[in-house]
Amino acid sequence: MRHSRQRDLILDLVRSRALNHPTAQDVHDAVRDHMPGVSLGTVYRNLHQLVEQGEIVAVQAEGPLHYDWNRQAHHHLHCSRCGALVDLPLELEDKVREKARHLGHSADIVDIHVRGTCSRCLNTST
Amino acid sequence: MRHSRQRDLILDLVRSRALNHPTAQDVHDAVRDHMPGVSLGTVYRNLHQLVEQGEIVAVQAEGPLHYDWNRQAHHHLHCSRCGALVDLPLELEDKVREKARHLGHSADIVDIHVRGTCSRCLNTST
DNA sequence: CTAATTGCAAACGTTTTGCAGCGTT
DNA sequence: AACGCTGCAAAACGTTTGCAATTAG
Repeated sequence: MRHSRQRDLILDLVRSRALNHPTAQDVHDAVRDHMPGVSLGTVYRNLHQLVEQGEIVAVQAEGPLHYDWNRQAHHHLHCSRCGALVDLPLELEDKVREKARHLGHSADIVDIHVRGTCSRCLNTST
Repeated sequence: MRHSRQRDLILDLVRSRALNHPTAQDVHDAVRDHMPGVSLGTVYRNLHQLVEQGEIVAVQAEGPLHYDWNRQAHHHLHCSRCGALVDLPLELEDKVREKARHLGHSADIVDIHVRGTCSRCLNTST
């Protein structure tokens, strides 16, 4: 894998605090602020590549994929009120893996997805 | 909600043992064996409706949505070898909900998704 | 009768891909 | 020089939708 200004920028942006679990579209928008010519195709290509290299992680919710700089974070709360994706440090992977093994399966990736309301929304509404 | 031959058939098929976590496409193929004229759009419309009525459940994996007659089953193992979706009775929802509450969130739906190898594949390979 | 449901086909949102040329090594 | 990467545009994919005709209550 060679270097490219585009990919470096994309990785920086996904890793930045500014973007919270961005979609490819979000990344594209942010990228264009710094390098106007970058195409959406390039963003998709590079996000995919960075996931393959293990530099970032793809997170599935309803709708488009989201990307996460945190390679450990596989658990998320998807807020029904504001739509945000919030990291969820659950530490239940071992329990899931163990139960899966008991059922005769072998577990590689454990991914817990919660639909609900995030703390921010719960607080601002009351 | 009125009755229609098409919807009744679709519900029967999703509930049948013959189809295992079928996608809309799978359901369409099966439907056409009994009623050749049914359109894919009708299958999508009815699956969506049946989910809204709580008759069946939609399951997200990579790729297209899958449908499950089992309204409780929110946990699945997605086999990397054969691609099958296998129900996973984990009974960890309460633990997840509790942890989410500790973090200040409120959890509605808990959905655990495991990537791995199913027991069937583990046994047939050895 | 009326309103839900259908088949069809077109459109949608997201993602992938083929290609000729450009950039990095 | 070699080959990976780019922008562009077209296509793939899963899904939804508008419409006029049909069907169930």
